[in-house]
Amino acid sequence: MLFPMSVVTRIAPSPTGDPHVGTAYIGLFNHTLAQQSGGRFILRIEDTDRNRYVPDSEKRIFQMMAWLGLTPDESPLQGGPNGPYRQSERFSLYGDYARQLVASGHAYYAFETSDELAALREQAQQEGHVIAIPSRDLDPAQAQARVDAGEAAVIRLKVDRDGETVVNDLLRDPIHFANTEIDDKVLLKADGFPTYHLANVVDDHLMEVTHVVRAEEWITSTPIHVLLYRAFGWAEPVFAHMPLLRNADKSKISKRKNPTSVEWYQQQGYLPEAMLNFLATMGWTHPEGQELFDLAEFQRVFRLEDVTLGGPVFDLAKLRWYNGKYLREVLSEDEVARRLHAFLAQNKVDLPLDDSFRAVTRLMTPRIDVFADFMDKTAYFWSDDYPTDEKAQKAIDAGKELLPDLAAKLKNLPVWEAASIKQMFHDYAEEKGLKMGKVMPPVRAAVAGTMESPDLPEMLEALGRERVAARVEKAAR
RNA sequence: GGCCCCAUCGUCUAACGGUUAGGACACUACCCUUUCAAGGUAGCGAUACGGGUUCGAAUCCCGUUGGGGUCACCA
Repeated sequence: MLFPMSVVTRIAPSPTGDPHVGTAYIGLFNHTLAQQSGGRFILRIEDTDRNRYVPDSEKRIFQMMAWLGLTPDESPLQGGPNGPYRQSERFSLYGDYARQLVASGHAYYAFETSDELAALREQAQQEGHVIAIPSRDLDPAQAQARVDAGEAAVIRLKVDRDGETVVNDLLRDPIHFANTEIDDKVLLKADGFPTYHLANVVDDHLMEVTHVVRAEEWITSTPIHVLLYRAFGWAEPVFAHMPLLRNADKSKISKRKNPTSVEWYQQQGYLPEAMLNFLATMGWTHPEGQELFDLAEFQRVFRLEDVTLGGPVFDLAKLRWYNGKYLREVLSEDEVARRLHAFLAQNKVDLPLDDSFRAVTRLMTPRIDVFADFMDKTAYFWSDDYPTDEKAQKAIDAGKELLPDLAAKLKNLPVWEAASIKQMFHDYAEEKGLKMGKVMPPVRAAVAGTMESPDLPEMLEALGRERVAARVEKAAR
């Protein structure tokens, strides 16, 4: 299936908190779909709930998208022909559309208070049907008069009391909803702000969105949207509801059970490429079984209809593996060093981006999955003040009598390179009739304070002759 | 609870009526080896259950069970 016309997609996050990994997930597919057809990918901010509004949230959503390389074609930042892209700035639009529906008989003014609604809801619950709003049966002219007189009112969608509404979802069979199961949703709140349902449909239409690709949690409100499109006389877009990312217990992914803020992943030193690659495999697999692929490749082969519908568990272990793979096999050594350096700088670790840093990075890359692991495992490279753990101390004690010899030989080695250092160890082991497993450990323990460290000759080369000699001599005492 | 969606190894998934049900992560073992990793090899491990349809079902249909979502003047 290819979309012949150009596809216009969007994500519509609410600025209510941390930039969510689910937004990134949905963003990936929307961005890709638009790119594939040479269409447009819109980022619209749905900030109609003033109570939940978090001021810097919007900025952080932009940053997340930029970090991932999912830059929108139109957004509050970029602007575009269909702006403004913040619903709060489109405020005046929605009232007119809502009133248009009242005029055409598709919606009505409702005056119930929240207490009354609570009682009605409880009653409806007990009687086993959807809430019925008394205002629905008010005479339109009288209702209008009350509104004109200044009485507080909301505008509700007037849903037919019989028949059914069918939602066509690209990924599923048609979904049938009996209209009796759909309640008369509020479209315009008493404060004049639109609810999600109204604003979303109006904006998607005005912005010429052709494909609504969003999370599965929206399925049950889609019949309302379909009804709205019909009431306005607008063509409905293609709907595709993606599976919801899950916690290990299969519930909808949540802050309490998983890191859901993309900023957390940035702070841990995950690579955006790895994150994207991992996210792409949530509900989709590369047709050739390829595990590693970049955004361009994803765009080349992705087909919406191949998305699977089981709720994918967000497995941090697998994400870590992807990240390690990118570090080891995708990015160049130089690139890894540069990114690691930038990461450390952001964390107030000031190291020069020099050959020594690059050498340590090269040695450590196979030993870390994410950048956050780096400093913990490399303390002995940056300071002489590093801890010596129990195992290392035992190794030092066991080989103490060899250390003076070794210190001298290291000091006097003509060439300070891994190869010659290695040769020296070989020669010395042979001379003493010892195994390498006997001569190397005390030195390793002395210079690193831990047995968990890189190849010894290479590590010594990276450390430099002076530090090595000093540390070995110190341990020999 | 009503409505809706979903269902292959622990996890992500492949299979588009015919395969010893494949791969990846994780786990285990072995190899490599100066430690730890990385890498290599192997192992463990699944079609939720019950009925149909069919020569033949993981695949199609029905039911059951299980999981999830949703029932706001939040999105």
